[in-house]
Amino acid sequence: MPDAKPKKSSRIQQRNRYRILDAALDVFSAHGYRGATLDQIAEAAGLSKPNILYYFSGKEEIHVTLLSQLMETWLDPLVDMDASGDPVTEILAYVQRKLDMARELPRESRLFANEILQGAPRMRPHLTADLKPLFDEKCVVIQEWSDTGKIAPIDAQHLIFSIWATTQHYADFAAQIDLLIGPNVEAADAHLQALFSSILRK
Amino acid sequence: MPDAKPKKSSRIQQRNRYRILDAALDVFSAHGYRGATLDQIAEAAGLSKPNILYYFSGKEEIHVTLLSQLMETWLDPLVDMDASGDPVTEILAYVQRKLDMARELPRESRLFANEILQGAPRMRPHLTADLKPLFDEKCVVIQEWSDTGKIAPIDAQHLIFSIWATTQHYADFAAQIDLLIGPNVEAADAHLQALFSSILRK
DNA sequence: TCGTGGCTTTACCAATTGGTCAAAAAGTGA
DNA sequence: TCACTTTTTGACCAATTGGTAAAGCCACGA
Repeated sequence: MPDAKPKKSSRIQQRNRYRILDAALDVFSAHGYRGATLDQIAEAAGLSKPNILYYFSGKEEIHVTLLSQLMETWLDPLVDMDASGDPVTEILAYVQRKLDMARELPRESRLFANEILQGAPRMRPHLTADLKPLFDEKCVVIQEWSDTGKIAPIDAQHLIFSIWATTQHYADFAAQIDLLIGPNVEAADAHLQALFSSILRK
Repeated sequence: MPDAKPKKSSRIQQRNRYRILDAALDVFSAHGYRGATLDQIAEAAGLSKPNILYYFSGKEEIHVTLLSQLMETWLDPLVDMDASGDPVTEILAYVQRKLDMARELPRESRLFANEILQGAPRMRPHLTADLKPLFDEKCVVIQEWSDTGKIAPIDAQHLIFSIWATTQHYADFAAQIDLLIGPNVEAADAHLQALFSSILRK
């Protein structure tokens, strides 16, 4: 039995890897990949730089690890959209889940935005493997709802883009929004529900 | 007459400054501020690095110059929204102008997105001085349209955010969109017109 | 108590990067 | 053509940055 040693990583390993990834999420999401330095991550994590390189082989591995983890959580709300549920309810619930996620995980949203902005150099494989199939699948579902008259006629692909754009905007452009209307963004919920509700109803 | 010497910059100065800014727009919008290097900009501009520093005092000045120039063009479509025009027409025309701009100036859109994503460290003064007053002014206009029943009841601030988010999304997330549906995004026009049309009509 | 293996640190390195400087080259007007 | 200014360049520098090496530390089982 080669590769024997299923020995789980020790408690200290788990703790430190978690600390590093949490610190790295702060730094990467705030400054982008190139803008982040191992020293910043090390300081934020409360560890020395060589110590960080004991747990990860390099800066890139930390980044890739974060992106992989992110992809799972990121797709959850879309996965949950149920083809057998009530169309309008399902779509509006999806909008709400995405908005909640942007609010609860703004760092993840910005990490993702940074990566895509730069052309997704490190994430393209994940996108092709995970996001694309799911996107296509849900587009079919929505298009079917549209074709069978259960919602108003609509372009499913661009509808999803609009949902992504409007919800993630509150995390990615928070600096601008905060400057323009301050931190009180509760009205966003009602607004987005109204926006997408209005185009879905026949 | 102090500061005498209004001597316009020579033709060669204008040409080289333009080349540098154009190259820098490529590089900054693709890699972000920290990710861009003077060497990359120099090569893209076809000039040597010291030569670039003959025209600009440093990396930051190039970036700031780009952001200043950007701000003007960026606000134009919103400036053009006419308080005395037909409300629905005006708003839908604004959506279209923003979408056209995202398509024609994707580099500028990404430069802006990068800057805001990082918390607008170099742009906050411009935003406060130029964007905020214009935003507030147009919000009043839209809110008035809403209050007087010329369009459906709506939150003007979040409506503008949704317009920004959906239109700029096609430039900023182009890598993702291209991967999901390819480069054919003509359907975006009709979709966005329908989306915002539906929420504006009573 | 000792040794062993996992964890941490100190000291260091090579490459990259923003930027300088003085001298060469190229214009330019008289 | 010549003096003078503007533009360009090659050589160089200090700071930063990702990463390495090796020695030290520490917990724990025998």
